[in-house]
Amino acid sequence: MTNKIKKNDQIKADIVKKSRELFKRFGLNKTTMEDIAQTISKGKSTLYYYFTGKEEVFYAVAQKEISDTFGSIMEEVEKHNSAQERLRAFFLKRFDVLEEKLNTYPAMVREQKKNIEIFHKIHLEFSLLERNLIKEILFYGVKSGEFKHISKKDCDSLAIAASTILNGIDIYTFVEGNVPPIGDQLDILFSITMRGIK
Amino acid sequence: MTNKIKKNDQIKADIVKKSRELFKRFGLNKTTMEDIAQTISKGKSTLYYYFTGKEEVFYAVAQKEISDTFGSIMEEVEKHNSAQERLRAFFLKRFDVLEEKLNTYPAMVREQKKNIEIFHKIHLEFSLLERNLIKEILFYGVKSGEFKHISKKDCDSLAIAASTILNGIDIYTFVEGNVPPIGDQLDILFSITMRGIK
DNA sequence: AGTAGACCAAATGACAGTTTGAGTCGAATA
DNA sequence: TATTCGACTCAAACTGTCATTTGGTCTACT
Repeated sequence: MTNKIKKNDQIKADIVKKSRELFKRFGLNKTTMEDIAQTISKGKSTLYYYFTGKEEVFYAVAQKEISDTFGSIMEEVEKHNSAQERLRAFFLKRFDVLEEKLNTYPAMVREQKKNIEIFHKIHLEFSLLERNLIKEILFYGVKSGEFKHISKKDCDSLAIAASTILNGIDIYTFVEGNVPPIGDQLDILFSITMRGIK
Repeated sequence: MTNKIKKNDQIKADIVKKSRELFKRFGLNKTTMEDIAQTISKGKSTLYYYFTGKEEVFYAVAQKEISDTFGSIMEEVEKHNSAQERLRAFFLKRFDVLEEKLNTYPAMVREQKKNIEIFHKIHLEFSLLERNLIKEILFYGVKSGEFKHISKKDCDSLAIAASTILNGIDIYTFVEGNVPPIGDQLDILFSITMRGIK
């Protein structure tokens, strides 16, 4: 039983892994189910045994991408103890990751106009995770007495504001094809915000 | 002499005015030079006596739109005396205006993907004006001693950061077709920033 | 349970013919 | 000389058609 489930999951994971490579290289539209089937050395219809369709394969890949990415951000955040340093680490890593994704999926960026809805849905998922993380960090800072000038209630609003701004920056990045030149200003912006909430 | 120049300018202004109406209704692509010519009751080729082409007509319209819009923002800003209140007025008005434009030019929003380059160029012009205004307000606050925690040098970086963020929000707005739900958070965000720089 | 090959409908791409619309030019007007 | 216009050009956009591709289904084999 568990063996079979494991094998099933393994094949699924393999499909996801191989698909991810294809998506990186050729983007969503130009990667066909046939292509995917070939790289896993199976028939095309086999794919439909494991996934309901191309979109589900893509979602699976995206899910993995989201959890990997979010994981790497979390990892970076958890290296630090104070809320301030956590927040700082978050923003720095966040911008790094954005640039990295831009370079990893050039084909996707090019066709982003074609599949806006899908990208949206994916992005929204990430956005919610992120918003929650920001809220948690702020909350942690309030509880520990580190952030004296904001209340627990504010954390929510602030997290929404921050994630919305990041959202805008993400869209900017994918439309323009490059990360906005805000990196240099990040430090001063951050120190001002810190003085505002500490 | 002056008479002729005046008449010339008057006709140009008329073309711009009528074109603006057409652009509002039908967008850039679906408004033809023939359409414009008809509304000013002249032949199509007459338009080419006053403008080098459709794009120049559009730029003229956009210029007027920029100066009107920026003017209305300035007007709002100058109602207040302190740098803090000016900055606040700027952001509030800025979001108002964004939503207003979104509703005034629905056809443009729909075709925005088709003419990204042009919209870009226009937006960039506005962006520079805006960035300068922000810088001026900050500068004014530093000089008057109102903003104690930032230096003159910082004003530039901060203005860049702010206008980049607004930029992201603009693109978000036009891609999504609605102003991001950040309005409610604007107050708290603003008060934090204020505490950070005052 | 897992795989494959034949099959279908819908999307995609290529192509030819047609229309539209931006921009030019020389002549007419005043 | 300053404006205006009708007639023209030509490239891009649109239309309709046909062949190909491709996502997805079905049946049967092991």
